Amino acid sequence: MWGRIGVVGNDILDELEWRGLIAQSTDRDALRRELAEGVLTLYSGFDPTAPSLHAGNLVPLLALRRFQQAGARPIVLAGGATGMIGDPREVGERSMNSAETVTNWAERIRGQLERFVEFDDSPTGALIADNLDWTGPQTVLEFLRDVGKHFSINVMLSRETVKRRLAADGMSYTEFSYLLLQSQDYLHLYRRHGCRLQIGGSDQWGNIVGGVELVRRVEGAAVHALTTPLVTDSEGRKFGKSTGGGSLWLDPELTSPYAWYQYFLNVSDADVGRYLRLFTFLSQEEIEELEKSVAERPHLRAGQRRLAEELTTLVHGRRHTEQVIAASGALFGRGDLHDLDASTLDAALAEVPTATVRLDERPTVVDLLVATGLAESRGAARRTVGEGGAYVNNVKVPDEQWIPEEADLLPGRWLVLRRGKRNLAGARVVTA
RNA sequence: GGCAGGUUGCCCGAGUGGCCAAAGGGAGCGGACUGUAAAUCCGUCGGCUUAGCCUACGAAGGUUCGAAUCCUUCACCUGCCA
Repeated sequence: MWGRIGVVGNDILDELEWRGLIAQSTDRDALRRELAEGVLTLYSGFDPTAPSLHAGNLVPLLALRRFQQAGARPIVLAGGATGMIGDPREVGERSMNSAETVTNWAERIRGQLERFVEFDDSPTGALIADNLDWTGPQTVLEFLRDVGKHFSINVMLSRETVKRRLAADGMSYTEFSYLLLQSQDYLHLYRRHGCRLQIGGSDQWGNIVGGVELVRRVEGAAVHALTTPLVTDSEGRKFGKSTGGGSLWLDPELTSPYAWYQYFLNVSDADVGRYLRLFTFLSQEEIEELEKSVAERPHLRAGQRRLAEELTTLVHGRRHTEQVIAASGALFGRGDLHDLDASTLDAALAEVPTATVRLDERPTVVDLLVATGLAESRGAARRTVGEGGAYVNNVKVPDEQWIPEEADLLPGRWLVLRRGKRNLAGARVVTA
């Protein structure tokens, strides 16, 4: 994948364009010229608002990588400071997280950020930073005099988000100040590293332009802004929100590689082409080929398979991907699971949630669903059984009193639990 | 500081003393159809040891046989006035 580093800097904007990765940008021609002139330094920031990045964060993050491959130098920024404040949302004040929480999350996110760009000694070697490093030591007076003075309240009040919030439930001074913090990051990175481009999700446009303005006022330099579109599915829903209500996290503890793979395998036909462009490094020809396949032979779902495979490899690595694909194949077919051997089952079930149960405690299907986490509560488990959505070893179990027997155990003393079409778990049966 | 309005389940939003675990919508979940797709239709959607019990309508008290609904205090939000 790293073989195409030779791409001429000039082409990167066209590349991003056809992939649908450019939502907005400042003077495109000027940016193009600067990219051609030499190694451009750019950055994107990621706030620790959760213990892990999610799939949506991947778009700007991978864009950094695309820039790097095209001969630019990326800076990945963890928002240890901005994460303490919270970017104003469309509606409702954020509840602040404790400093310890933010620090902990920033640490974890930093580890994830490091995996998507290359750190080396070359001119395009990536840098990693945390804005707490320069914001933390700053005094209030310094901040107000050096940064605040350059911002006009009039302009800030006219921002869409601010207007909306003021019209609805109001906004705290804390959140109102967020723009200044992020803007100062850009100024800092410009001064320290000569950073001339900031990218981010399109919801960040206002914040990014704030930084552009600040650099212009203070340093008299014209730096750039470019945003990637917020990914939504064909229904306009926010992307990555359909894994049992939760987000699609990069952290395998929060979203298992299996669940991650399954999510992308299930992307609708209407979205798969767009996602391939946004999330993979496949060439235009390869993607068009896959789109053609989806259009002509949709039941093969070649696009979805490739998308899921690419993304799982990118985030979880080759090995996990192979295991996840094998697990999907072994468990998903409606074939008789008794035919699988113990090692295949062991490997496959390693990819899904598991629990250990004892046969002598006579657990019912309901107990098994709860124990494996397939159901959130006994009530939910009963409902699932009642709705005909509970399966043991690929056989529907319509009775909530059902209890497994010795003969039901698969090789390796496993029971394969399933809720609905695609939520799988393993129960390992032990004897006392 | 004063006055007025507001705070309901994951989200939006009805509900002004019993018929309220709380209308309706959305999201989610399950089923049918199909291709582990979309659309559509059906069902479901606080918890439990489920003919019952527990928790819940910003928080804490109170009135009442009985409160999301009335009263008091507190917190927060919005608007107007100072």
